[in-house]
Amino acid sequence: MKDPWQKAREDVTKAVAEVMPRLAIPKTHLKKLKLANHIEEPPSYKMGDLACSISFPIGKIKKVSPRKIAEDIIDKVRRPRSVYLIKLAGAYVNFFLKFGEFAKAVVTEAQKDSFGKGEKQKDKVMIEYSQPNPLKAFHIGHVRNTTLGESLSRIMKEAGHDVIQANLFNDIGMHVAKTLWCYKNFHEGEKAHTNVSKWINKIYVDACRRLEEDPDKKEEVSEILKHLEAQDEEEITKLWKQFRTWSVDEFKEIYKELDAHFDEDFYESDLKPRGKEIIEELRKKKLAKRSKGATIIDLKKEGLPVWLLLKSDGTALYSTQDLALAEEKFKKFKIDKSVYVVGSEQRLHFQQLFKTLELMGFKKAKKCHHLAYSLVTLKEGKMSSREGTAILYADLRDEMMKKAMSEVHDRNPEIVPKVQKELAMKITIAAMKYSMLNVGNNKTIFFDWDTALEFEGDTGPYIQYATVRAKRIIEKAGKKSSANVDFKLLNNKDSQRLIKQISKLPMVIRESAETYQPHIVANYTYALADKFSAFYTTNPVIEAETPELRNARLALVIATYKTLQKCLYLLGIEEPNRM
RNA sequence: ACCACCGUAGCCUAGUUUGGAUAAGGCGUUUCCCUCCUAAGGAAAAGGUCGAGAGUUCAAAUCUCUCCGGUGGUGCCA
Repeated sequence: MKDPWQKAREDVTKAVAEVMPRLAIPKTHLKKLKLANHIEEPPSYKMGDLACSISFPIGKIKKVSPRKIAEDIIDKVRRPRSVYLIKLAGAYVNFFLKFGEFAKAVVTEAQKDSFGKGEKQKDKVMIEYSQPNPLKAFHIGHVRNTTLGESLSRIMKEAGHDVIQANLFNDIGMHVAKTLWCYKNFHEGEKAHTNVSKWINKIYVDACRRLEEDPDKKEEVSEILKHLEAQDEEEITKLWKQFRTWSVDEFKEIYKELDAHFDEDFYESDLKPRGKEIIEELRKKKLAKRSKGATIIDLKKEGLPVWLLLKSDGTALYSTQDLALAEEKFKKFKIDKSVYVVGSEQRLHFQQLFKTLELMGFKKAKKCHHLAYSLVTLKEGKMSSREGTAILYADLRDEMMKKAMSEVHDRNPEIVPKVQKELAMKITIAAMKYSMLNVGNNKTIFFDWDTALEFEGDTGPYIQYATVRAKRIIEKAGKKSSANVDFKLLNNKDSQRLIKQISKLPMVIRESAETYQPHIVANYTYALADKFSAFYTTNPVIEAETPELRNARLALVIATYKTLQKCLYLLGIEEPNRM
């Protein structure tokens, strides 16, 4: 009974399945008819709760009109106990659920904490996400990644998986060398005034500009990188550590604001030595080889282009660390599955990585999954941190906070500024995260300020608002227990649509986790908030016409509130006390 | 050149994995609704060659092929 919607589907499917043998369908065809796929939801609630379209293919096979088959099914079908009416509509067989019973099951289940929880899975999954570059700024692309990874982690846990949340700091590499080079030569002694990463980012942008103008200087940068990797120059190492600390500390502040949590932090600089060893082993096994001074692995036989493992000066690349990281993940943490939340521009990189792991004889290579998502781009085109055109998280947050603060101030002038600010922050983060979560992973998000500052309609604050309204109704109604609820009273359109929406949560969590698509939960949540908004405007709770009606509606509001709370949690969005 | 992803109302998006009934929302536009649990809300109207064409099918936004447009990637960036 944990999943009333699933149960209703199963009841109907079973009833139709029982009729099938009596329809004299040739056995060879019978197998091809996937009955479960023909049990669907009708386009309008007026047509029923579930529909069966199996008459079409059967009609085709038997060369009889589908209408005739549907009549036949209706004639022979045994009505499940959960259904009160079976109706013919064209060639469809439509089922109407006994709504009082369905409502009782849904509202009762939805009030439990276990509602939506999947069965405990045995597998251990590591989800790696965020992966910011210390010494570069945290921009809105990182926000999309972090939001996606955090939400996916929560959804997969809810679906029953054992999840380890992991982050990888790309704390070494060309971008770091460039920044340190530029600092040493042109900015020595300067300090950040307020925002450290913004200041560091400026130096990085300056470095890129200078190197563009004077490409000969790249030699100097390359030298710094070599020393960084070898850690053989105290002064450089010290400077690097200082910058890294500044940067990482600030990222951790951002994670607090974004409510993102990691069980494990990996650092590229720790992984590189082992990565180089692995590459050396690959060379000995003749899998990898030298080419034009660099070290490569030729994947042409596997249908993939050559993959570069080490640069000709011997310094490392992403590939170097990713080989070591895969080994570390599976061996040290004994995981069964590894999900990499990384931008879709790295699709080829991960194909090459997984294929190489396979060639190395790494048994769990097939258990690696690259969860690709598209970029956040500007109208003018791709953001570039090199050119300094990226929209930084801190700037976006500040701008949204201004708007949120003025709204909060207008609506809640009586509360103290400190609380106003906390509230505005919750709304800001909700709006930001939701806008990253309600679109499919493969969809490019075109960032524009007007949309970002929108708090109405299909947005995070709208969902928060509906949640707060539900909470307030419950508070004002007092803690009356809702025992002996007459669920048949919840018989109007808005109540029924709300109940049906609630009932789908377990299915939504399953699908979202299976396909790594948090936007399924996001869209579900919006629809839930939307149906609740319609419900509460037409169904007064506290001022209900009778105590029985009040009792029934209150139970539904409690169930809705619980469900909304759970959804907000799954999206990584906080619930405000008021709005 | 090759590979991948995207193309659904003026703008943005869901629906495509698993083909089914009148293509679903948001923003914007035009109307209404605050003596009644918070108007970040609700009700309604207008707005569509689902990029184009062909094919498969009883049935195509959904599957197949071709083409067009956009984005990203294709050995020393990350």
